[in-house]
Amino acid sequence: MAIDVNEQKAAETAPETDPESRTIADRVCKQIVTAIVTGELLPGQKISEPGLAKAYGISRGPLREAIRRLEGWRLIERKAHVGARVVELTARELIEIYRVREALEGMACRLAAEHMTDEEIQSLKVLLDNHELSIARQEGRAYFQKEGDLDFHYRIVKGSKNAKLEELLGADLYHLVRMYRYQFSISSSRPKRALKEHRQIVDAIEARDAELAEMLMRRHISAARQNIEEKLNAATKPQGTEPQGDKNG
Amino acid sequence: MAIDVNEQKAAETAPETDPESRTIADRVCKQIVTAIVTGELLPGQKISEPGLAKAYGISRGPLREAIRRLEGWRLIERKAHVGARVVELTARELIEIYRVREALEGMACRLAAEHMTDEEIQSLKVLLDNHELSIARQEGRAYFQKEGDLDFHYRIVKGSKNAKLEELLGADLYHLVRMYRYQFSISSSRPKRALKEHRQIVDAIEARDAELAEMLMRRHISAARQNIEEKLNAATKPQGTEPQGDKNG
DNA sequence: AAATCCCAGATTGTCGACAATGTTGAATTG
DNA sequence: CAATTCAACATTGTCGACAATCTGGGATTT
Repeated sequence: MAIDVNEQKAAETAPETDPESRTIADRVCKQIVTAIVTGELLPGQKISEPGLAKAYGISRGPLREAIRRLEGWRLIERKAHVGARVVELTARELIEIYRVREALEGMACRLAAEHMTDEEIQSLKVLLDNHELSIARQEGRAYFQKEGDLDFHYRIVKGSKNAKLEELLGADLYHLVRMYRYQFSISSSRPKRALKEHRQIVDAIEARDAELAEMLMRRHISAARQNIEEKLNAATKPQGTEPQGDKNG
Repeated sequence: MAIDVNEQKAAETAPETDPESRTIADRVCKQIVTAIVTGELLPGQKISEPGLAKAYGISRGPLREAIRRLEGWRLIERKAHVGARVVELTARELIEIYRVREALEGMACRLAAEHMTDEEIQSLKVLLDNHELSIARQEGRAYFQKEGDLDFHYRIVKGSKNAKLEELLGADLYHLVRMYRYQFSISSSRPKRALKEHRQIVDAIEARDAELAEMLMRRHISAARQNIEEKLNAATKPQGTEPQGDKNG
């Protein structure tokens, strides 16, 4: 949400000076990303060019260009002469993404331990303190936990000082992760444990122990993956262990 | 040039049946990728829409859509109202890409050790035998070594059975790696050693030792990265150790 | 002479219209 | 009545034209 607010704010205060949205195609591209991530456009839903063009009040030309770019980002799939659809995230693909995150963020964490400035590390600690506070106050319901979690991860990615890593995780994966979280409304489910793991990771970075930092991050993401796998298995096969379920449920 | 020939051939034999290139935008998109990878379009070169459109004999509409998709793939950068340019690969970015490859292909190798079929492993061995033959015959000059190397790596990526991994490496990174290799004409420089490392990797996969397979692949790519770093340092700072160079050079 | 300003040319961005293709549903036939 | 055919419709793909913006060179000013 913070993103949307910023965007609208920028649009209000300086409608034409935002360097990123100077063309209709760029603006609509961002709008569609937001619509997909927030569930306004559902996975698998067909994207009607005349419909969306009319909805956004633009012509089909810029809209098609925006779609083509989103196709490059793999947020949209297109078949010739048939149409474009929002990508559908199967459970299998979500697991695959977590494998990729484990690899990429593990590396990012290793590099962050080498390249993060002391100031950035201190700022990370403050962020975790805030997380701890909101957890203690119970105010961190799903939403804040989710965005806060991504915030933590993204700061480490930026701390790696590796632009390519940042591109791949930022543009290609986090959109999908957020889309999935909206879709299935999965929260981190163990905020205290996640926070503890986050603190361990920061400690390793502060100690400049790249090896350990990578290992801890990989374990952290791997645990999240296993957690999701369990939930998915429980959701898709609820008749496995429980014979038939009790009637009074 | 070879690109045009291939394309015309395909157009003659099966004009409309290629499922990937049924629209002009898709076809031109592939053409541009090939042009970039082969150095026909040089890094940093401006892409003139009227010029390219006339060269390909199409209108600007599909061309712009192709450019937008390539923008999503990060092969092209665009500034509003200024134009599109082929991405420029700095030495720093190339090193960054190798860090990403180390992470992603390490994971791919781990998963390949778990999921590759016995047939795929045997096929990989045959591939390495062929590589050994061509190295022994000295016939494997730069081109074959380069493509052969990528072939080996891509097979392992496919063996991971992780589509997301395959997407990221195939679409986003290998194009850049190939472009760079054409640009700087860097060969693997140590084909025998690389082949030996490849064999060790396959052995680990065959033994289904995922841990070892990942470690070996990471070492393999890390060594390639260090090799490139040395070459770049030697190329950009030739006055460091050698004072001024001899005049009779 | 150097710097600034301004305008003409070229390029990019956007739009509406037309052509090509896919889809749907009704009419026809076995 | 079910299956098939075909035609009308809707959607996607492509094109040419116009508007908005940037760039480069020449005239003017200090």
